[in-house]
Amino acid sequence: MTDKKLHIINHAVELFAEKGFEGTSIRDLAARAGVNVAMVNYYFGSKEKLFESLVEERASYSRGVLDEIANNASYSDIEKIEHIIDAYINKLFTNRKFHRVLHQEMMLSQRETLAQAIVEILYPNSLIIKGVIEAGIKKGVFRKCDPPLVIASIVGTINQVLLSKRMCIKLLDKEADYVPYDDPSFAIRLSDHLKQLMHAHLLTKS
Amino acid sequence: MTDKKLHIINHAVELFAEKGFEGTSIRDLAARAGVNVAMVNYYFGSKEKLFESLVEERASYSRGVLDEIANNASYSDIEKIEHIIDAYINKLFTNRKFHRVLHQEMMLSQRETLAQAIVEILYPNSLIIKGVIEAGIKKGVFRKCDPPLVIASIVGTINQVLLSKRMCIKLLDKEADYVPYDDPSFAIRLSDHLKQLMHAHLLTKS
DNA sequence: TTAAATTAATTAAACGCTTGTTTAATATTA
DNA sequence: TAATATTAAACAAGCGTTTAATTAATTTAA
Repeated sequence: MTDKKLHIINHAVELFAEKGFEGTSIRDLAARAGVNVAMVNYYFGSKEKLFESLVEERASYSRGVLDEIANNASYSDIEKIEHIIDAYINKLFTNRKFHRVLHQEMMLSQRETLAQAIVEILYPNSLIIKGVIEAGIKKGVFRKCDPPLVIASIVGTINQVLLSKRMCIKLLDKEADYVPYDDPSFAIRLSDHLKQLMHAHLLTKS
Repeated sequence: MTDKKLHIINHAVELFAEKGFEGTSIRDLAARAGVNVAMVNYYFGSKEKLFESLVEERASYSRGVLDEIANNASYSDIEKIEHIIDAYINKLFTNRKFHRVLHQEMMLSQRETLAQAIVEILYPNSLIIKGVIEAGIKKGVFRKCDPPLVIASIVGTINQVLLSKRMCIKLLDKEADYVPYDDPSFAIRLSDHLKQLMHAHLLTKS
């Protein structure tokens, strides 16, 4: 991927996150990126292919970290969950604009194949968490719970505060100019909450 | 609100949920609703005002039920939480297309005043839940937790399985033609999960 | 090393099409 | 008869995309 293509993609992520795919015009994007309107089609072929390139280029942001945690034998099962929570929060906060774009697209029923591709990007993360939970249940360390819905709770909680800044601020009772995603203490607060939630829900009383 | 306006709004909700606001053209909508393209502007003035009318008309779907539960003296605090979970699942499942439209709009940074209005629609629900949780903490019935994030977990879990059918199916490991929202047993499963989650998280060990 | 030849990058302008909206004529209802 | 509802057609503006001309960069050859 050339520098120029990356430059366009980086601005595209921002605009798509703000206005959505249909809501962003190529002229908007070209202006924001400081390039001629024709450059998008010159480099990517079409607006839709630009979007696909964007997803492809950024998709790799997810690999590796969760896997390492899940396979680290020195961690107990609950420690794995805790580290996964931290890694996931960190990952989503860092890539929150791209994450927003993925969710917008996943919610819609247009461009079916692309929506399917996005699910395939996000699903492996769920699968890793699922594996850890099921292993814990099997050993009797975790209570008998509903692994897919436990994942929904972890991911859903993060998404709930990540996807709508406005709602997040209102919920936390903060002033309008507060940016929760720039505040490290908020990430810690979220992490603490999720860890306590999972401790209480997963661990068998002993 | 006349029958004709409601007829148009009902079809608009469906299309907006599928394709988003920008992705839906008035010609699409007119065709789906079986009316002339000019009727939308005749009745609503503009596409954007149609959207506002839609939000206004459907916004009332949320009032009342949660309030009644929160104020019902015959319920214990944890019972209130349980009933709120059921009421909320029922409400969101029943109005899931409208709920999807709200979330799409809330994620974007266009039409700021409308996005703000949507937050004001959804926030009262959170406020009611918050009140119940804080009351429970004060009495010592509930553990000291983080009420705003507890709400994020409840609402976020439901949204996670509600807003992307594709992801939900993948997570549950179901076949592609499965429609979780038409399956009463799934609503029960989700309810059970959330109740167990909140039991474990909120209740003090005694 | 320099000049020509070739390829790549960039531009402003235009293309055809779709968009939301309006108009002016017609049909329906009160 | 007067107000309301409905229609097909047209409107200007914006859309994604293409074109053809120009500039910049790179390669080739002497």
